[in-house]
Amino acid sequence: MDELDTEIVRLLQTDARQSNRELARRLGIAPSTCLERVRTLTRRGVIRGYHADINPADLNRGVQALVSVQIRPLSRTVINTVKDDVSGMPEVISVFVVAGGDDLVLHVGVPDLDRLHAFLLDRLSKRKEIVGFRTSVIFQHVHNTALSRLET
Amino acid sequence: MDELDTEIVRLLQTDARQSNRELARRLGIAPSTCLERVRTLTRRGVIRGYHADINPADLNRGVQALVSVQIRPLSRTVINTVKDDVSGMPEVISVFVVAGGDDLVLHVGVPDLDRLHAFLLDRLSKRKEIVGFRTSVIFQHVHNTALSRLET
DNA sequence: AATGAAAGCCCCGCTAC
DNA sequence: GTAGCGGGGCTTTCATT
Repeated sequence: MDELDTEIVRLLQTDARQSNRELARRLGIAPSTCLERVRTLTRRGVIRGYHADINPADLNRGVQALVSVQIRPLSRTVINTVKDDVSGMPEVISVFVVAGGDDLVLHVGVPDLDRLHAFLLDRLSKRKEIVGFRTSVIFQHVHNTALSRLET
Repeated sequence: MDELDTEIVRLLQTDARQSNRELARRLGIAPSTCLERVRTLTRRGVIRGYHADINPADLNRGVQALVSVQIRPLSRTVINTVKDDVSGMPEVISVFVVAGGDDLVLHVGVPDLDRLHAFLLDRLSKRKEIVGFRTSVIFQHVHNTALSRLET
């Protein structure tokens, strides 16, 4: 990861669909060099994939929330089971396994508040390992789509 | 947003860099039709962009946390000011504006725990409007990168 | 590790249906 | 929405440095 690699990933974070030629032009290097760099970054696992950013409203996820979940008993297997279970639910956008007062934090997206209520009561409450949760409805979500590499 | 559009956005969420030809082949439609669909989806704001997914460790963000923040006074302008301020900090990956016991939830990523501590004390605590926060260190983060469209 | 040339493929506007 | 065509641009490989 030299400075050229850092710049490549920054540009690809901003626009993943720009052509290799365009990318090379912006970096001031030959397209073949650029292509080789990108392939190496992909092979090393630095670049994990390329994803379209879709407006949540158009996926019927106009209502989103963060749900902090408490789990008991607190064992590795129980946490993993619950995590795998909830991460497979269609309403769940992402799952954080955390330390602190909570054990999991779920980012969920649904069409309306009724569906949020139904998700909490019919899906989460059904699991005996989930002994409590707290829901924070999301008004806004701003995402940094061009993360810089921090100095160590 | 008919079923073809839904399938297009699903495929582009999974791999944003596949060619229009490849996309059309998978959908069983003509490339020209596919290109026109993608352009319309982009123009309508359904497709908001394309982003490379970079391994956080390679951006020196091996330590991540969710920070729940309380703000006072609770006015629109104060919340917006704090939100804009923190979303510009390099450590901040995303910011949720929420309802409930908390006012903001920050997803932050830093190289190590010392830097997390420094972020909390030197950056957050300096703001008088931030009257309290609670930090949950993240052990794992699983993301759903192919969100389906929910039925209404 | 980087380059430039060359072959092949893809994009995309155009046309007609 | 589909199909075919063609110019121009892009991708990718490879010999060379």
